[in-house]
This record gives sequence, structure tokens and C-alpha cells, in this order.
Amino acid sequence: MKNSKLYKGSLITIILKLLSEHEKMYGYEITQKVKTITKGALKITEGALYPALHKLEADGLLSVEIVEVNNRLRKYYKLTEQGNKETVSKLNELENYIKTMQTLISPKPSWQ
Amino acid sequence: MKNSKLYKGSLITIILKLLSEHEKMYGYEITQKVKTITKGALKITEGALYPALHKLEADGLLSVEIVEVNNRLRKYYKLTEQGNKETVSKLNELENYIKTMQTLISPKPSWQ
DNA sequence: TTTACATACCTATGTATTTTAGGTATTGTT
DNA sequence: AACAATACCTAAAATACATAGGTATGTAAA
Repeated sequence: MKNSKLYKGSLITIILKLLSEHEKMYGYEITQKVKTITKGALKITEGALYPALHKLEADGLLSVEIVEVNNRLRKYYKLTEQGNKETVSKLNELENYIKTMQTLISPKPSWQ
Repeated sequence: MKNSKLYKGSLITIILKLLSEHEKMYGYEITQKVKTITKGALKITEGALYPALHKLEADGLLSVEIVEVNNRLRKYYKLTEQGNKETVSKLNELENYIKTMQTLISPKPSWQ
């Protein structure tokens, strides 16, 4: 990811959410999808993405299918059953985080 | 901070925002304030807070005033002029982050 | 045609932030 | 007397990510 340090900690959530919407995706596709959805506001770096995908796979949240397309290999990832559960959990965490931060930054009149 | 990894990267923003509302605060007070405002959802650890305060001071965003209260020392921090500007900037960053993440996690119907 | 960019994967090292796990010292509570 | 709360601190480890490389194929431009 590029730019704001706030994105630290949200990569896993982003990957899981995208996979919950797309059945199967490969790494490069994820980087491009995030770029277009966020209109360039967020760029996932490959140095962060690939190790994250490998960890999610090792943790049993993703399964892999290797496919050759145009003489190039693609590694398609999809959510496992456990991955689906973790996605729900991570999205709840994110919503809680956003609510908490909005509580903290919502303007407080000086008499409070 | 305890719990969710999403809070990584938001400590500085939280400190600056609190100081923009309270004129002056000391470290321990900040930990307690965050705990009460968030109803225990977020606990800032001292091992993260004090180095962060020292860095903000070194960067010229905070000024310090040491006061003795009840035979104990308190280090009151307040925003400098530069600190005020940085607060605005950090809050904008946070709002952008939240908007971007909401774009990413907003439910997408399957035909999109 | 060769240069450059896009596609598609990868990893090692460095850096920054935070957690963990301590430490000191005083005051208030049980 | 023992413990929690107040108030500060730091060193070492863990974590996540950025940086900066690497390989290889396909495609478009010069």
C-alpha cells in the first residue's frame, strides 16, 4: 500500500472482502481492482500483497488453483469456509474501528 | 493500543485530535480519556504513547510544560502552531481513509 | 527491432509502529 | 501491609508494510 499509514492493518480485510465478492481472484488482479475501485487513492504493493496471500493460504483461509493463461501462470485464490467466517469477523472489526474513530474525531463543543 | 490491528497508524491522529480539543493534556490523562470516550473499546498502551509524544515534541508539533501536582510530576503537552496544521492534515487523512475503506467494503450486488 | 510497458509471479532487507514486559516513585484504598 | 491508581519511562521483540530488487512472457510504440 502507498501513502497514508492508516492503511496499515487493513490489507487482510481488503483482500478478504474482495474475494467475498469475486469468487476467485489472482494477485495481480487484486492490485488492479483496488486501484480502480479507489480511483488510485490506494495502491497495494506487491511486496505486501504476495506475502499476505501466502499467509492467508497457510492459515487455511484461502485455497489456490494454478491456471496457465497466455503462456503465463496465474494463481487463483478463493475463500475457504473458514475464510468466509474470517471475512465476516474482519468486516465487523473494521466497522467497529470506523465507529470508534468517528467517536474520537467527532467535533466536541468546548463546553463538553 | 490493544486489540484490532486496524488501529496501527492512528495513534498520532488520536493524540493530535485530543489535544486540539483540550488545550493541554498529560500522557496518563490521554490514556484515560481514550478509554472513557471509547467505552473501553480502545486502550492506548504507555509503551506506544510516550515514545509517540516524545517524537511529536521532537518534530515541533507539541510543546511541553512540567508541573508538580501532589508531589508527582506531570508533563503537559499542547499543540504548537505547526501542530495545529498537522492536526488538520491528519484528520483529513483519516476522513479520506474512512471514505476509501467504505467504498471498498460497501456491498456490491453480484451483477456489478 | 528494440525499447518500453503491461502482465504475472516472487523475495530479502529495511523501516516504522506497536506490543510486551519490565522499571521507578508517590498517593489512596482495603 | 498490601494493592490499585496515578505518573512517568525504556529496551527488546513482534508486526506490517515499503523499498527495491529479481524472473519471464506478451504487446505496443519508436
